[in-house]
Amino acid sequence: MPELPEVETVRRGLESLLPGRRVESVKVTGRRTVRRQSPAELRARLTGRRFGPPDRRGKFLALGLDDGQVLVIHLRMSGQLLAVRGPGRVPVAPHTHVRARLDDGAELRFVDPRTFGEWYVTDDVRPDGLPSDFDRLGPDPLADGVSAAVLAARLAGKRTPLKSALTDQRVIAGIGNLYADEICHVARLRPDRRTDSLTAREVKVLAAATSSVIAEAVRLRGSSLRDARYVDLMGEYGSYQHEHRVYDRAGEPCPRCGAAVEKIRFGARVAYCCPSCQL
DNA sequence: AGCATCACCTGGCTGC
DNA sequence: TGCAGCCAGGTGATGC
Repeated sequence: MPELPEVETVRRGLESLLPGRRVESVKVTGRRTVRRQSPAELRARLTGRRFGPPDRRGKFLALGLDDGQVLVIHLRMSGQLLAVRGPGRVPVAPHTHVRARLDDGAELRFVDPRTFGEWYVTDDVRPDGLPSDFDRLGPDPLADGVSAAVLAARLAGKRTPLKSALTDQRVIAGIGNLYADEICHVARLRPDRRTDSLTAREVKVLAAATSSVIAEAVRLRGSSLRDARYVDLMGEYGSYQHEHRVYDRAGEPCPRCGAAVEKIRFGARVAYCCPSCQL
Protein backbone atom coordinates (compact mmCIF):
# COMPACT_ATOMS: atom_id res chain seq x y z
CA MET A 1 0.00 0.00 0.00
CA PRO A 2 1.74 3.12 -1.20
CA GLU A 3 2.60 5.62 1.51
CA LEU A 4 4.87 8.65 1.39
CA PRO A 5 8.13 6.81 0.47
CA GLU A 6 6.49 4.89 -2.37
CA VAL A 7 4.69 7.95 -3.75
CA GLU A 8 7.89 9.99 -3.50
CA THR A 9 9.72 7.29 -5.48
CA VAL A 10 7.09 7.54 -8.20
CA ARG A 11 7.37 11.35 -8.13
CA ARG A 12 11.13 11.17 -8.62
CA GLY A 13 10.58 8.89 -11.59
CA LEU A 14 8.14 11.39 -13.07
CA GLU A 15 10.63 14.20 -12.55
CA SER A 16 12.91 12.85 -15.25
CA LEU A 17 10.02 12.00 -17.55
CA LEU A 18 7.22 14.58 -17.44
CA PRO A 19 8.45 18.18 -17.45
CA GLY A 20 7.96 19.67 -20.91
CA ARG A 21 5.96 16.71 -22.19
CA ARG A 22 2.60 17.40 -23.81
CA VAL A 23 -0.47 15.20 -23.36
CA GLU A 24 -1.55 13.89 -26.75
CA SER A 25 -4.54 11.84 -25.67
CA VAL A 26 -6.18 10.35 -22.60
CA LYS A 27 -8.17 7.13 -22.39
CA VAL A 28 -10.29 6.47 -19.32
CA THR A 29 -11.60 2.92 -19.26
CA GLY A 30 -12.26 2.22 -15.59
CA ARG A 31 -15.49 3.39 -14.01
CA ARG A 32 -14.25 4.61 -10.67
CA THR A 33 -10.78 6.13 -11.11
CA VAL A 34 -12.16 9.43 -12.41
CA ARG A 35 -15.17 10.20 -10.21
CA ARG A 36 -14.87 13.80 -9.01
CA GLN A 37 -15.50 14.96 -12.58
CA SER A 38 -16.60 13.20 -15.75
CA PRO A 39 -13.96 11.34 -17.75
CA ALA A 40 -14.81 13.67 -20.65
CA GLU A 41 -14.02 16.72 -18.51
CA LEU A 42 -10.73 15.22 -17.32
CA ARG A 43 -9.78 14.41 -20.93
CA ALA A 44 -10.64 17.93 -22.06
CA ARG A 45 -8.65 19.57 -19.26
CA LEU A 46 -5.58 17.40 -19.87
CA THR A 47 -5.33 17.03 -23.62
CA GLY A 48 -2.85 19.42 -25.24
CA ARG A 49 -1.40 20.59 -21.89
CA ARG A 50 2.28 20.45 -21.01
CA PHE A 51 3.53 19.14 -17.67
CA GLY A 52 5.72 21.16 -15.33
CA PRO A 53 7.78 19.62 -12.51
CA PRO A 54 5.86 17.01 -10.49
CA ASP A 55 5.16 17.76 -6.83
CA ARG A 56 3.81 15.70 -3.92
CA ARG A 57 2.30 16.22 -0.49
CA GLY A 58 1.67 13.21 1.70
CA LYS A 59 0.38 10.45 -0.53
CA PHE A 60 -0.97 12.85 -3.17
CA LEU A 61 0.88 13.49 -6.43
CA ALA A 62 0.34 16.99 -7.80
CA LEU A 63 1.34 17.23 -11.46
CA GLY A 64 1.26 20.89 -12.50
CA LEU A 65 0.20 21.83 -16.03
CA ASP A 66 1.24 24.78 -18.21
CA ASP A 67 -2.12 26.52 -17.81
CA GLY A 68 -1.98 26.53 -14.00
CA GLN A 69 -4.21 23.49 -13.50
CA VAL A 70 -2.99 20.50 -11.50
CA LEU A 71 -3.51 16.80 -12.19
CA VAL A 72 -3.92 15.13 -8.80
CA ILE A 73 -3.27 11.39 -8.57
CA HIS A 74 -3.77 9.24 -5.46
CA LEU A 75 -2.72 5.58 -5.60
CA ARG A 76 -4.70 4.61 -2.48
CA MET A 77 -4.46 0.87 -1.80
CA SER A 78 -3.40 -0.76 -5.01
CA GLY A 79 -2.75 1.92 -7.61
CA GLN A 80 0.34 1.69 -9.80
CA LEU A 81 1.53 4.43 -12.12
CA LEU A 82 3.64 2.98 -14.91
CA ALA A 83 5.63 4.70 -17.63
CA VAL A 84 5.61 2.66 -20.81
CA ARG A 85 8.02 3.29 -23.69
CA GLY A 86 6.78 1.96 -26.98
CA PRO A 87 3.25 1.35 -25.64
CA GLY A 88 2.23 -0.49 -28.81
CA ARG A 89 4.61 -3.31 -27.89
CA VAL A 90 3.68 -3.58 -24.22
CA PRO A 91 0.43 -5.40 -23.45
CA VAL A 92 -2.05 -3.50 -21.32
CA ALA A 93 -2.17 -5.09 -17.86
CA PRO A 94 -5.50 -6.15 -16.37
CA HIS A 95 -7.11 -3.39 -14.25
CA THR A 96 -5.59 -0.60 -16.33
CA HIS A 97 -8.06 2.26 -15.90
CA VAL A 98 -6.34 5.32 -17.40
CA ARG A 99 -3.81 5.71 -20.23
CA ALA A 100 -2.26 9.07 -21.08
CA ARG A 101 -0.21 9.27 -24.27
CA LEU A 102 2.63 11.81 -24.24
CA ASP A 103 4.18 13.65 -27.18
CA ASP A 104 7.41 11.64 -26.95
CA GLY A 105 5.47 8.44 -27.61
CA ALA A 106 5.57 7.21 -24.02
CA GLU A 107 2.40 6.36 -22.15
CA LEU A 108 1.45 6.78 -18.50
CA ARG A 109 -0.72 3.89 -17.37
CA PHE A 110 -2.71 3.67 -14.18
CA VAL A 111 -3.27 0.11 -12.97
CA ASP A 112 -5.46 -0.36 -9.91
CA PRO A 113 -7.17 -3.68 -9.06
CA ARG A 114 -9.05 -2.40 -6.03
CA THR A 115 -10.16 0.78 -7.80
CA PHE A 116 -9.73 3.04 -4.78
CA GLY A 117 -7.19 5.19 -6.59
CA GLU A 118 -8.22 8.49 -8.07
CA TRP A 119 -7.34 11.02 -10.79
CA TYR A 120 -8.72 14.53 -11.06
CA VAL A 121 -7.74 17.84 -12.60
CA THR A 122 -8.36 21.04 -10.67
CA ASP A 123 -7.83 24.75 -11.27
CA ASP A 124 -8.47 25.58 -7.62
CA VAL A 125 -4.82 26.13 -6.85
CA ARG A 126 -2.90 27.96 -4.10
CA PRO A 127 -0.07 30.43 -4.70
CA ASP A 128 2.44 27.61 -4.16
CA GLY A 129 0.95 25.77 -7.12
CA LEU A 130 -0.65 23.01 -5.06
CA PRO A 131 -4.41 22.31 -5.01
CA SER A 132 -6.47 24.04 -2.30
CA ASP A 133 -7.63 20.55 -1.34
CA PHE A 134 -4.21 20.10 0.24
CA ASP A 135 -4.99 22.76 2.88
CA ARG A 136 -6.34 20.06 5.17
CA LEU A 137 -3.08 18.07 5.10
CA GLY A 138 -0.62 18.30 7.98
CA PRO A 139 3.08 18.87 7.40
CA ASP A 140 4.84 16.50 5.01
CA PRO A 141 7.86 14.92 6.75
CA LEU A 142 9.99 15.23 3.62
CA ALA A 143 8.80 18.51 2.10
CA ASP A 144 8.15 20.43 5.33
CA GLY A 145 9.92 18.44 8.02
CA VAL A 146 8.32 17.46 11.34
CA SER A 147 9.90 19.10 14.38
CA ALA A 148 9.10 18.18 17.96
CA ALA A 149 7.37 21.54 18.44
CA VAL A 150 5.20 21.13 15.34
CA LEU A 151 4.28 17.58 16.25
CA ALA A 152 3.42 18.55 19.83
CA ALA A 153 1.13 21.29 18.53
CA ARG A 154 -0.55 18.90 16.10
CA LEU A 155 -1.15 16.29 18.81
CA ALA A 156 -2.37 18.76 21.42
CA GLY A 157 -5.85 17.96 22.64
CA LYS A 158 -6.02 14.62 20.86
CA ARG A 159 -6.96 11.53 22.86
CA THR A 160 -6.72 8.92 20.15
CA PRO A 161 -4.34 5.97 20.08
CA LEU A 162 -0.93 7.14 18.85
CA LYS A 163 -1.15 5.13 15.64
CA SER A 164 -4.51 6.71 14.77
CA ALA A 165 -2.94 10.15 15.17
CA LEU A 166 0.10 9.26 13.07
CA THR A 167 -2.04 7.98 10.22
CA ASP A 168 -4.38 10.99 10.42
CA GLN A 169 -3.36 12.99 7.33
CA ARG A 170 -4.38 16.24 9.07
CA VAL A 171 -1.74 15.61 11.74
CA ILE A 172 1.12 14.49 9.47
CA ALA A 173 0.71 13.86 5.75
CA GLY A 174 1.98 10.66 4.19
CA ILE A 175 2.10 8.07 6.97
CA GLY A 176 -0.01 4.94 6.66
CA ASN A 177 -0.36 1.62 8.37
CA LEU A 178 3.11 0.27 7.66
CA TYR A 179 5.27 3.29 8.48
CA ALA A 180 3.22 4.13 11.57
CA ASP A 181 4.17 0.77 13.08
CA GLU A 182 7.82 1.21 12.15
CA ILE A 183 7.94 4.75 13.55
CA CYS A 184 6.33 3.65 16.83
CA HIS A 185 8.91 0.88 17.20
CA VAL A 186 11.86 3.19 16.57
CA ALA A 187 10.37 5.65 19.08
CA ARG A 188 9.84 2.83 21.63
CA LEU A 189 6.17 3.76 21.92
CA ARG A 190 3.20 1.42 21.75
CA PRO A 191 0.85 2.18 18.84
CA ASP A 192 -2.10 2.05 21.23
CA ARG A 193 -0.64 4.60 23.66
CA ARG A 194 -3.10 7.46 24.04
CA THR A 195 -1.63 10.61 22.55
CA ASP A 196 -2.54 12.67 25.61
CA SER A 197 -0.33 10.42 27.75
CA LEU A 198 2.84 11.27 25.82
CA THR A 199 5.50 13.32 27.57
CA ALA A 200 7.35 16.16 25.84
CA ARG A 201 10.42 13.96 25.68
CA GLU A 202 8.45 11.14 24.03
CA VAL A 203 7.02 13.53 21.43
CA LYS A 204 10.55 14.66 20.67
CA VAL A 205 11.69 11.07 20.14
CA LEU A 206 8.60 10.44 18.02
CA ALA A 207 9.35 13.42 15.76
CA ALA A 208 12.93 12.23 15.26
CA ALA A 209 11.75 8.66 14.56
CA THR A 210 9.24 9.94 11.99
CA SER A 211 11.93 11.85 10.11
CA SER A 212 14.48 9.05 10.19
CA VAL A 213 12.14 6.22 9.17
CA ILE A 214 10.67 8.21 6.30
CA ALA A 215 14.09 9.39 5.10
CA GLU A 216 15.51 5.87 5.14
CA ALA A 217 12.45 4.40 3.40
CA VAL A 218 12.67 7.05 0.68
CA ARG A 219 16.37 6.29 0.26
CA LEU A 220 15.52 2.61 -0.27
CA ARG A 221 12.70 3.50 -2.70
CA GLY A 222 9.83 2.29 -0.52
CA SER A 223 8.48 -1.10 0.50
CA SER A 224 7.16 -3.78 -1.85
CA LEU A 225 4.92 -6.30 -0.12
CA ARG A 226 3.49 -9.65 -1.10
CA ASP A 227 -0.13 -8.68 -1.70
CA ALA A 228 -0.32 -5.02 -2.75
CA ARG A 229 2.86 -5.32 -4.77
CA TYR A 230 4.10 -1.81 -5.01
CA VAL A 231 6.34 -1.02 -7.98
CA ASP A 232 7.76 2.27 -9.19
CA LEU A 233 7.22 3.91 -12.57
CA MET A 234 9.55 1.49 -14.29
CA GLY A 235 8.07 -1.56 -12.56
CA GLU A 236 10.97 -1.93 -10.10
CA TYR A 237 10.51 -3.05 -6.51
CA GLY A 238 11.53 -0.99 -3.50
CA SER A 239 13.78 -2.53 -0.87
CA TYR A 240 12.72 -1.08 2.48
CA GLN A 241 10.68 -4.24 3.20
CA HIS A 242 13.97 -5.90 4.19
CA GLU A 243 14.37 -3.29 6.94
CA HIS A 244 10.94 -3.73 8.54
CA ARG A 245 11.32 -4.09 12.29
CA VAL A 246 7.81 -5.10 13.27
CA TYR A 247 5.36 -4.65 10.40
CA ASP A 248 3.83 -8.02 9.46
CA ARG A 249 6.42 -9.79 11.62
CA ALA A 250 4.21 -11.25 14.37
CA GLY A 251 6.07 -13.96 16.30
CA GLU A 252 9.49 -12.95 15.01
CA PRO A 253 12.08 -11.57 17.44
CA CYS A 254 12.14 -7.82 18.04
CA PRO A 255 15.37 -6.57 16.41
CA ARG A 256 16.08 -4.47 19.51
CA CYS A 257 15.33 -6.73 22.46
CA GLY A 258 14.50 -10.15 21.02
CA ALA A 259 11.00 -10.47 22.47
CA ALA A 260 8.36 -11.86 20.10
CA VAL A 261 6.64 -9.18 18.03
CA GLU A 262 2.88 -9.05 18.66
CA LYS A 263 -0.08 -8.23 16.47
CA ILE A 264 -2.46 -6.14 18.54
CA ARG A 265 -5.91 -4.79 17.75
CA PHE A 266 -7.60 -1.59 18.71
CA GLY A 267 -10.80 -0.45 17.14
CA ALA A 268 -11.04 -1.94 13.70
CA ARG A 269 -7.29 -1.71 12.99
CA VAL A 270 -4.28 -3.86 13.75
CA ALA A 271 -0.74 -2.89 14.68
CA TYR A 272 2.51 -4.75 15.10
CA CYS A 273 4.71 -3.90 18.05
CA CYS A 274 7.15 -5.26 20.60
CA PRO A 275 5.39 -5.85 23.93
CA SER A 276 8.68 -5.61 25.76
CA CYS A 277 10.53 -2.50 24.59
CA GLN A 278 7.65 -0.32 23.40
CA LEU A 279 5.94 1.47 26.27
C1' DA B 1 -16.06 19.43 17.84
C1' DG B 2 -13.92 15.39 17.88
C1' DC B 3 -13.82 10.72 17.81
C1' DA B 4 -15.37 6.10 16.05
C1' DT B 5 -17.27 3.42 12.54
C1' DC B 6 -18.64 2.35 7.95
C1' DA B 7 -18.45 2.03 2.77
C1' DC B 8 -15.83 1.38 -1.01
C1' DC B 9 -13.33 -3.08 -3.75
C1' DT B 10 -10.96 -7.34 -5.14
C1' DG B 11 -6.86 -10.47 -4.81
C1' DG B 12 -4.97 -13.48 -1.82
C1' DC B 13 -5.06 -16.09 2.13
C1' DT B 14 -7.27 -19.22 5.75
C1' DG B 15 -9.64 -22.94 7.14
C1' DC B 16 -12.79 -26.49 6.55
C1' DT C 1 -7.93 -30.15 -3.68
C1' DG C 2 -11.69 -26.93 -3.90
C1' DC C 3 -14.14 -23.36 -2.44
C1' DA C 4 -16.56 -20.12 0.65
C1' DG C 5 -15.64 -16.52 3.37
C1' DC C 6 -12.56 -13.38 5.55
C1' DC C 7 -9.17 -9.69 5.51
C1' DA C 8 -6.52 -5.63 4.26
C1' DG C 9 -6.20 -0.74 3.92
C1' DG C 10 -6.68 5.24 2.73
C1' DT C 11 -9.99 8.38 2.63
C1' DG C 12 -14.39 10.61 2.91
C1' DA C 13 -19.06 10.12 4.64
C1' DT C 14 -21.90 9.21 8.34
C1' DG C 15 -23.10 8.46 13.11
C1' DC C 16 -22.61 9.35 17.90
